[in-house]
Amino acid sequence: MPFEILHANIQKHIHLTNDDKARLFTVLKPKSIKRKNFILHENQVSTHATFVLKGCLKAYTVNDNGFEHIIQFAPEDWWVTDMYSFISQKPGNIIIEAIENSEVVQLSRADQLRLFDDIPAFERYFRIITEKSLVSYRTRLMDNMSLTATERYAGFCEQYPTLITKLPQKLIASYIGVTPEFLSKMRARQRNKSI
Amino acid sequence: MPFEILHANIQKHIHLTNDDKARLFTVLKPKSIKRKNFILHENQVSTHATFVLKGCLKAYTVNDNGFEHIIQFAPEDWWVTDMYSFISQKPGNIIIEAIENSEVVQLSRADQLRLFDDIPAFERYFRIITEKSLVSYRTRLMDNMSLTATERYAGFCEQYPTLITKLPQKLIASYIGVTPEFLSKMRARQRNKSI
DNA sequence: CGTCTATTTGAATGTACTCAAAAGCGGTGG
DNA sequence: CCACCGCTTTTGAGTACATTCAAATAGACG
Repeated sequence: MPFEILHANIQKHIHLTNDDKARLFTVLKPKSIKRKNFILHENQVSTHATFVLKGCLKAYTVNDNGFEHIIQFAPEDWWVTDMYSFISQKPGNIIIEAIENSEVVQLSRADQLRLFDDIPAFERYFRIITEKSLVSYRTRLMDNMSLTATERYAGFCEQYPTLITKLPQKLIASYIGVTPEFLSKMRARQRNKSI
Repeated sequence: MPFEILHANIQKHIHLTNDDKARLFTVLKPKSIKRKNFILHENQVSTHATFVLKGCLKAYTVNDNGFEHIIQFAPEDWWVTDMYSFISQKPGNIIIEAIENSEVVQLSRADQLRLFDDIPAFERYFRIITEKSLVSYRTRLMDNMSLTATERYAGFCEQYPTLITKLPQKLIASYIGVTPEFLSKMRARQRNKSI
C-alpha cells in the first residue's frame, strides 16, 4: 500500500470504508520531487494540495528585498498547499520547494470538491485539519507579536525537536522570523550561559 | 427575522432549505452584550462560537507583562471564537469582550457537531469559512514577519476602512502589533510628510 | 580537493519600545 | 450647561532588540 501513511492520517480523524479509500486512491497522483525542485512557483495557481509521504518541503514567500519567509515546513505526514490559491484557484505568491528528495501525493481542488460532494466524511476530514491548522497559524501569529526572538526559538526547539536536528539554521531563522546572523548570536549566548 | 444577517451570510456559501434554516434557528442562542462585558474569559472553555448581528467585539490575549494583543475584531456579520478551545473543549487563553453594546447569536460546539452530522451543508459552510479564516491568519502572519509597522498600518487602513473610523487607536496599535505611542508617532510622521 | 553555501563574529545602525509627562477628549453628574 | 474625572493620544528622551554589512571560518557536496 503506497499511500498507507495518508490513510492512517485520515483514519485518525474519520472512518473510511474500503470503497471510500479506493475512491480516494484513484484520484491521488503520486510524485517524486528532488531537493531544490519546486511543486509550486510564485504567481502560479495552486491546483493541487500535496501530502508528504517521505522527505520534507518548505512553503515560503519572497519579499521585495529578496528575503525568504518560511510559512511552513512539510515533513512526512503533513499536508501543504497555498490555501489562498487553492481555494480561489487564482495565482498566489507562495513557493513550495523540496528541501530533501521527497515522495508526495497530490489531490486537485476539483477532485477534492467532488469527493466532498460524494463522501461527506472527506469534507469532515478536511474541515478538521483546517480547523487545527488555523489554530497553529493563530498561535504562531500571537507568538510573533508577543514573544522575543529567543523565546520563539526556544518554542520552536520544543515543538519540533526532530526538525531542529535536520534543518539548516538558516531555514529555522526564516521560520521564526529573524536573520540567520541573529539566530547564530542567540545560540552563542545560550552556549555561554549554559557553560 | 432576527437572524436574517446570519442566514444571508450562510447563503453566500451554501444553499439552505427552509427546514435546515428552521433547524439552525432552534439551536441558536441570542444574547445581548454590553460594552466592556465578556463572552469569554481566560482559562475558560469556549463552549460556543459567536456570530455578531450588531455591534463589535474583540478577541485578544494578555501576555505576562499585562499587554493585550488583539487577535481579531468581530464587527457585524463576523464569527468569533477561541478556535483552539472550541474544537478541543479545553480551557483557552483568549478573551472575547464587547467594545460596543452588541447583539450576538451563539452556537454550541455540541449543537454544531450535531448539525454537521444531520445536514452536510452546514459542515460545508464552516469548512469554507474556516479555510478563508486560515488564509487571513496566514496573510497576517506573513505581514508581521515581512513588513514594517508603517506598512502594516497602511495595510490595515486599506483593508478595514470602516473600522479605522470607529476604533480607538490603542486597539488598532494592539492589532497591528505596536505600542500605542509608536502608532501615534507613525501618524505624526505621515501628517508631516503629506503637508 | 576545490568550490559553494552555511555559520560565526564584530561593529555600526535602525526600528520600535520604555518611561514619563503633558495635552486632548468624552462622558457623567452636579 | 459646565466642570470634573478618567482614558486616550501626543511628545520627548533614553534604551534595547534585532538588523545590516563585512569578513573570517567552517562545513557540505560534487
